[in-house]
Amino acid sequence: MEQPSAAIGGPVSHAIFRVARLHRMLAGSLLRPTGLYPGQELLMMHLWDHGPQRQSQLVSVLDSDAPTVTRTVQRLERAGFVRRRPDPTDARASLIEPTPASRHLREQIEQIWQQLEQLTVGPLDPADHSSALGILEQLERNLVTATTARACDDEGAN
Amino acid sequence: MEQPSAAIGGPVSHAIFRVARLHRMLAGSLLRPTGLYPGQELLMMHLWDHGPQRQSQLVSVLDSDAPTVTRTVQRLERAGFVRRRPDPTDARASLIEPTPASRHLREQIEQIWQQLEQLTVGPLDPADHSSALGILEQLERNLVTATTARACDDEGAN
DNA sequence: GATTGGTATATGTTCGAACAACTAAGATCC
DNA sequence: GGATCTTAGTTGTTCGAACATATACCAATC
Repeated sequence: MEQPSAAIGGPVSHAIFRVARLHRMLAGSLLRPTGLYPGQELLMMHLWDHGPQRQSQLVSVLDSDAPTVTRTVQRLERAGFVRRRPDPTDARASLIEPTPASRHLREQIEQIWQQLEQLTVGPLDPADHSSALGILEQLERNLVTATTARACDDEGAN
Repeated sequence: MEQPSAAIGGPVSHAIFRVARLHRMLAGSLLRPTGLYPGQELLMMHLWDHGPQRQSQLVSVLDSDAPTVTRTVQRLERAGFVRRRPDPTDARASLIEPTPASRHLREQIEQIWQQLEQLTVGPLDPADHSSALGILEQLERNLVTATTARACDDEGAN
């Protein structure tokens, strides 16, 4: 495959794109036997760690948006991994909790995360490993800055 | 936001996930004024660079899959950026070409890519910049290795 | 020259992600 | 106590991505 011009215009952007795609594919493929789709495991893990949650809490913790969480919860509910209970203190809200049946999943998920991490990091020596993490965190900070800057611009424009 | 246990189980994986999400969001937000959605610009850019293409060629170049390209082309066609012409040498295939009207997009896209790259890389000095690229390429190699290894496993299992 | 295999593209489905619009329930203030 | 604002969730839509199938068409073999 020849060098696409995307790589010329933005080598880092293009690399992020490809790494993310491969990583998501690999995660999906590792997760497949459990019946979960990528993204659902984050929600489950948070429920296991922190107990019953409101959807709004899940939205802020997962840094997702309300419609996505609504449907993810619906799918997990249909799959039997999650259950809803009315919030006694607020009739608008419901509490999402993992079902007893889902306990079995937890160790699978943890093992998959370990495996995914190891496959991703591969044969990197510890120095490269920590510099990889540092670079990614720097990129994240840059992107957060850029995103919030754009959000403010938009506000000003409106 | 407290540290989610995803970060404990797989810090690099989790960082990739977040960086990719922010990057995709930023790309989408930059692309919005043009009417394109993230992904479509890669296809257009390839058409501009290499002229009329079969979908199958686009599939291999973009490293995507056939159904995705089919629908992306359909949407770009509906939006008026792309046009199909029967391949004179093979009645099964059609050639996808950018419309004259789309020429106007090209410089916008190139500018957006530059902007995206700059926002992503941010204030990194050249040394960090090239090490970032190196790290991402290493991660990509690891993921490709892991993915193809798993593909072979699956074949063996079937 | 009809069957078989491979290629080109399309469709239907499932997901996650983002946006807009909506309902319902709480909270506040006059 | 009634109008208004906010918050919690839902639904509908559009998109990209991946998977399984289906429908053409070409090509080579028997």
